[in-house]
Amino acid sequence: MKAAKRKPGVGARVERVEQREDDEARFLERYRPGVYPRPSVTVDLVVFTVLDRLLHVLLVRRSEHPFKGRWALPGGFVRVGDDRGDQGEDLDAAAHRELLEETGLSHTTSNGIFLEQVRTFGAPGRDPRMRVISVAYYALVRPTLVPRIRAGGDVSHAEWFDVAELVDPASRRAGGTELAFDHAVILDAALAKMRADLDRTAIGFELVPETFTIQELRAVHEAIRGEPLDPGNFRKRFLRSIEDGVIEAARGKRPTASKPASVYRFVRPPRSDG
Amino acid sequence: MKAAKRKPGVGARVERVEQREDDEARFLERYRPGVYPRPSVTVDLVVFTVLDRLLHVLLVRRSEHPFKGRWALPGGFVRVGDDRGDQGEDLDAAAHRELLEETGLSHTTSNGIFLEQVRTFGAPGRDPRMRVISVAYYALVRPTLVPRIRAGGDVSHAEWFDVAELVDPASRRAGGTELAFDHAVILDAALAKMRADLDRTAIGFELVPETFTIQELRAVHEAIRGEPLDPGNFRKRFLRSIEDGVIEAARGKRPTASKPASVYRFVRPPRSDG
DNA sequence: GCAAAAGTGTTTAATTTACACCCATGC
DNA sequence: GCATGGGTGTAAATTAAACACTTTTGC
Repeated sequence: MKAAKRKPGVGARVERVEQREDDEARFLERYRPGVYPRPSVTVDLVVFTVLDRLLHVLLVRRSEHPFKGRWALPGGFVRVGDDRGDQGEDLDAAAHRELLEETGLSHTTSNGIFLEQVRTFGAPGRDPRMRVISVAYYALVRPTLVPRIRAGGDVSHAEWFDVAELVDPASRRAGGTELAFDHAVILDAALAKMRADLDRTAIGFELVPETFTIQELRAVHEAIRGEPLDPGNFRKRFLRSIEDGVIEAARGKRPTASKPASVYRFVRPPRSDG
Repeated sequence: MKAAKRKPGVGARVERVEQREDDEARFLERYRPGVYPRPSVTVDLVVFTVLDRLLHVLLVRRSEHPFKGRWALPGGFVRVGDDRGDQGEDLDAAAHRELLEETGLSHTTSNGIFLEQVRTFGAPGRDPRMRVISVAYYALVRPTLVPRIRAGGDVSHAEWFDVAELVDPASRRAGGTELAFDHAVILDAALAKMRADLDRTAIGFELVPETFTIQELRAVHEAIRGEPLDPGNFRKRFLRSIEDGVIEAARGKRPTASKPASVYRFVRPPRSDG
């Protein structure tokens, strides 16, 4: 902070601000948090990927009560700290950490994974043990990383599930995959938000390798929307985004069952932080 | 629950489920929550209305440290209960309650007010006293209710602010309305979400009287988007939604400076609960 | 050569945008 | 009468949808 030369008006203003800050510092010094009950806060992750041209979600089998044996979304408690001094970790950081812990991915790898907040769920009784408020995120994991995912920590098993099957109420019951807690609701909300984000933002590129062909990108869009798209029209819409500087042609060709396809690269936006 | 006739397969299944539920009941009986630190959780409200054809937001002046004297979003703690037995109130309910407490509106009135969750903010240090995680909502208040709003509770004053001025960084500093905490960020997020919702959902009708003219509805859209709209085109887009059953013609005419205008009514959707 | 998918082009419909103009009313 | 805003119509521009066709490769 610059020490302002004391012009009369400005000086008065500065003194007032210093006064206020002094007051506040004294207040905080003496402040002791009350003993009102507080909720536990968790992050729950809806981790998506595309396998076999179908949208999949990562679930973990619960090894403990409640809902022991049921499939659930990975997640865990937000680190909070002790109020004074360190206040703990940010929500986004908690989501990243949980992703890392539950998938076994390395820190640098999991930090490159796209994460977006969905909504916060806090109905009383959603966890029978105690009041738990859960901030839901969805994550997009490139299929190339999937083989490196192993369930870690306190979950006995993690598995990818076809989202279409999981969301269909009939096969949900038949397959015995009724999710724990209110996780079916959270999954629905995450799916809706992700689909809405698909044609507003650039999230499609998060599910495709570093360089990709148009048809690979189209396969991702088809998996997310759950319906086929016209190859020609998709290509045109896509090529427009070259002019917008969103993507650029990359070197090389990708061999296919027929004619080799051109590959492209997503141009990461210059990190404006928002 | 129906007592199933005991076919062999089903019987085995039922026994297994009963076993699981017994286990879980015993587990919950014995369960004691750990002593890990928990955050405080609040709801913050971004209450919008349209006054003088301009979008306004309700702010309260803080009467206590921290940020004493600064303007802030109304809000308060979520009631949590004691874990066992009553777990407290839902997040939406907390938002409604705070709206009621901070505006002095009646219970029935404030229950008719549109509320939508924006996002949850939980960066460490956003409240210097302790770790506070805040679930942000935006609310839409019909201008007809505005005169009945009085600041209640522990705030010394509440006031409507022109959003355009408030968001503009220059006039924000000049006017001395730098908001407390991270409330400027929350306001921005709420504004963005509300604008996005405007042409996806029917929120426009929430800021207009029970019956309204097309131009009144257009004024609301113009206030939210911050730019004028073509009257003819807006009318056509609007009239299409009559065929969709979203609105219907109401009785009577509204006198204007010139030709009296037809009035319409928003047909509330049949409450599908979501 | 043939299948298969890449890549291009064309036609039509639907939607958006801009703007001209008539009409009923208060003053 | 005439200013004002309600209400209607039309033409151009843009975007979306449907689909035919040509090209290049592997086998």
